[in-house]
Amino acid sequence: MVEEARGSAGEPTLADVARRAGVSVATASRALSVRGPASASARHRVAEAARDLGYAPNPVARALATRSGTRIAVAVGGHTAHVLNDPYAARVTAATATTAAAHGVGASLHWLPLHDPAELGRLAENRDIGGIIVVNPTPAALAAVPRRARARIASIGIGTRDIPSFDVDNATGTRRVVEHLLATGRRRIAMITGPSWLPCTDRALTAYRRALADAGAPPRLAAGDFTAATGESAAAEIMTRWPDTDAIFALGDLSALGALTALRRTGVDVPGDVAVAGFDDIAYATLSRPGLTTTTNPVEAITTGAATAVLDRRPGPPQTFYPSTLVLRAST
Amino acid sequence: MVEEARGSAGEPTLADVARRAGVSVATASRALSVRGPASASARHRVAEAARDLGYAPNPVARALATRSGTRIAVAVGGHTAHVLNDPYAARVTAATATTAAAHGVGASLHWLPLHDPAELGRLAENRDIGGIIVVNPTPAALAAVPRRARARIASIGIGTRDIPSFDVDNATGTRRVVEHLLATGRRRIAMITGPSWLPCTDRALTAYRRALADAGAPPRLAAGDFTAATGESAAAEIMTRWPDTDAIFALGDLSALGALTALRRTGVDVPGDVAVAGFDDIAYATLSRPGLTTTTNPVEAITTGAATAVLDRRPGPPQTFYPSTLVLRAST
DNA sequence: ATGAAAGCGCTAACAG
DNA sequence: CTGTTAGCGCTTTCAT
Repeated sequence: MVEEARGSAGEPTLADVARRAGVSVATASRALSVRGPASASARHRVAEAARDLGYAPNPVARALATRSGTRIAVAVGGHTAHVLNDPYAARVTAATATTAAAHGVGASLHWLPLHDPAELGRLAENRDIGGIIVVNPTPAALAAVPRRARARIASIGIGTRDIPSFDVDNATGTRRVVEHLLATGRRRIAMITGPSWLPCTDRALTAYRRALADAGAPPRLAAGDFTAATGESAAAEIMTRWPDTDAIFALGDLSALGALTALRRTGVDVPGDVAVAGFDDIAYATLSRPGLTTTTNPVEAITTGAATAVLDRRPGPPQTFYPSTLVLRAST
Repeated sequence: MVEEARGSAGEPTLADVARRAGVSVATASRALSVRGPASASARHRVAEAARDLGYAPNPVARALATRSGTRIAVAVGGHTAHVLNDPYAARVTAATATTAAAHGVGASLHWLPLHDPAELGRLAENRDIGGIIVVNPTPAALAAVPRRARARIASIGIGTRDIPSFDVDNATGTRRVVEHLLATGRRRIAMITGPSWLPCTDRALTAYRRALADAGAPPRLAAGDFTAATGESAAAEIMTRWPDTDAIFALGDLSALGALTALRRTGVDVPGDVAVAGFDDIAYATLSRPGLTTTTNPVEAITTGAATAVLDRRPGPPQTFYPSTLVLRAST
């Protein structure tokens, strides 16, 4: 049974804890925050009093006193504000909001216009923002962040020396997909890329080029932007330009599904004539006909890592890559 | 060019504005918040000073002073914590986080265990939570919220007298789908329902029953839970139990897509033998073969409405229904 | 190691 | 209508 410490209603405050422990609020504060100096006995009594009272620190008061901000901003790069409705951005936001909840803070979602790199810097200056998770940033946007604000940012995408990056290991993921295609006898393997402005897709592109070079096959590239629509047109373009193509790898499942649509329309059999593989393993990859071979993108784990790093302010490695797992289905 | 008001760095505070306008901070506060009493001239000078200084109120300080909380919690009902990774919950969270950003606050995401209805009440008591958007609540959960906390809650799903509800008009949506099926000659129309514990699906169920009764046709029901897997098994069950079924309407596109899979596997032609329709108009509805006839669910608009109501504390109607639009594709 | 006191920036009584 | 005075709950110098 939780005892009431104050005459009136309301949650117990640090003052209640201090009173019950027989110390000052200052000591109670220091004892509770592991950092400050405090005697073992004080620590013990304060901890006990806090437990008895069911005390939970007020994040708002703490944020005001430390100017640490009370929310973590998710900033998503893109050409239009439409990125705010993007399923990928939604997954990142939900995972951030879950991690944030455990820290007593919230998450807010912002569009980072590609044409205005300074916007990220402005967000970083905001007093009530405690940290930022930037999704799909450009080098220009990262460069616009003032030095002193960089400690509070983590990137899902490319990073810098002082802005840590958390991302799927799309190089290895891509390599495994291409190797799987090669192992199943494909040799004329085309790739539908991601948006050209998105630097973190370069790693996948390089991996594709290298894997093909190792096998002595020339690259066949068509530009995509992760959407089904461009996947469709890119696949059509590929089959026109290189009619003997026997496999298409799309960076992004939606584009791969678009490619599937284009191939079906022109009477190309999948996987008989052409194998198709994607990237991300979205829910629909298992529902399409044929089921889509793809490689996973652990977005929730990546986001949790980035959010935790920002919230705990703990310095970590400049780059953290999360493994991507190949998922074989009927399309290859 | 923005002038610096303080000697040191840092954003301008209300004190800076007051000083520049030649009034006290109290007056400045009242002038800025439209509510309090203030003379027109004071209002004007304060507004001007604020503009000159580029002043933006500090939401954290305001939240501390008014105990209004600094984040809005999205609480999603479900059997397991897995709901935190649900695409629907993610959309709601992202839309909430977008609306919250405009108010200088954040959003946090929480699981509301079905077996512990009191959890919603606990969330509502939380000091640093300014408002709650509860998704898919049960009557028991809503009943567990203390009276005084109800003004800060909006529901996406069922509501109560004092907890406003924002939801898609699934009754009209369902009726339109069934009427469309009837109009295209279907008479033996089955329905795959949502989870039985989810009360807001009752409206759709009733609409289905009524539309069928009006046409003199008996209902054919199979239980689903919005997933593709149960859609698949429910469709199989339907075709076994009522082999002459000529249409299946699933409450939820994923279930409809699952039904599509089940029918294809057993050699049933869609839409030749059986028409299939869903609900929600998710992205995959346009990607499947055949494309899925469905009716829209404007989740972002609904969420924005709910979030705005909570953040502005403005009393509104107990129920707000958002229209659902029929989208015809090849599956019917 | 500890306590007293001064804020963090804003709002809300309470007089005038 | 306006200024003065207290807080909101916590952190953080600065003495002791």
